[in-house]
Amino acid sequence: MKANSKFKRSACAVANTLDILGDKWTLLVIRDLFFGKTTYSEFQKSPEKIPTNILADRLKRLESENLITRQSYQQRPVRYTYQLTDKGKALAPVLEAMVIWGNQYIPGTISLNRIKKIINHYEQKKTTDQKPV
Amino acid sequence: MKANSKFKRSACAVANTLDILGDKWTLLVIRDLFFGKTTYSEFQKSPEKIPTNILADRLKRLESENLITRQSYQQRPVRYTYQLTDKGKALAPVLEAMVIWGNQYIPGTISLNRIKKIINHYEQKKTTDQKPV
DNA sequence: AATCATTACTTGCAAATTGCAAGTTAATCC
DNA sequence: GGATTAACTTGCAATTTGCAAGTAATGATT
Repeated sequence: MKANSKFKRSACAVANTLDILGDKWTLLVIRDLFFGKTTYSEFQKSPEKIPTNILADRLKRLESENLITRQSYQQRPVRYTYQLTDKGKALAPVLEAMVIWGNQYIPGTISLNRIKKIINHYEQKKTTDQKPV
Repeated sequence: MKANSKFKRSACAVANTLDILGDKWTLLVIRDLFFGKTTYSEFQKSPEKIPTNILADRLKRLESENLITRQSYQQRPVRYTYQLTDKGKALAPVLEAMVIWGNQYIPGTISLNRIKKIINHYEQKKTTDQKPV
């Protein structure tokens, strides 16, 4: 375990931000939190199919960086929800900038609203009447 | 080599953007390009001290993704400069959002202007009169 | 002329991280 | 009582990273 080590590569804000969320998965979990997902199993159902050990690791790191909090929402058996802190919510402009850039320069990418619909669609395995996405 | 593979984890703009720049180094190279650095050795001199094999790899990837172009600026011996394309320059809002977030939430990080001064300071090993950063 | 320095890399290899599959624990549903 | 769900953990192979050293081409220095 080396997460939350206070060593800085430099004083640059970009470098330090990348030390927290510079990988392929962290911002996707944060995206899901913005979309209203709160539980471990909900994160797993997203279309990118994050590996379960990576998800567990990222949730721990995000918590240790105070980007999210973990709360149990029931006992017997104990189950948890995750929520963005103010620090986590403040990442909205970063995500927005990425979406705008992706939509403009990567063919085949779609807007956040459409993604949100698709993600919710993935969620609703149990409902009977599904509208096409 | 698997760079530039067209496989998409999902249609989400965030996921696809992260497939291009979701690591600890790529955006630092792009930051340096925004600061006016153009050559391999200049990138190496930045305070984060990117490993040379990683730098070579990232420059290749950035070129294959059309975020930068490579041009030789002299023969005998042949030397190269790298420059941002429009697609690369369009990442400015992503960097800006990261800087704002970092400055607000990570203690000890400094503004882009101050970083730029420090980076230029690192550059000028050869000049005689150095002002304190 | 030989050595030193610079630029732009490549190569080798150990260490760390990732990704896939399977297993675990606890409790509820049918 | 067997299946299912939630929230993880564990094992392990494959990939990626990071450090150090090496290389090629050329110009500058002693």
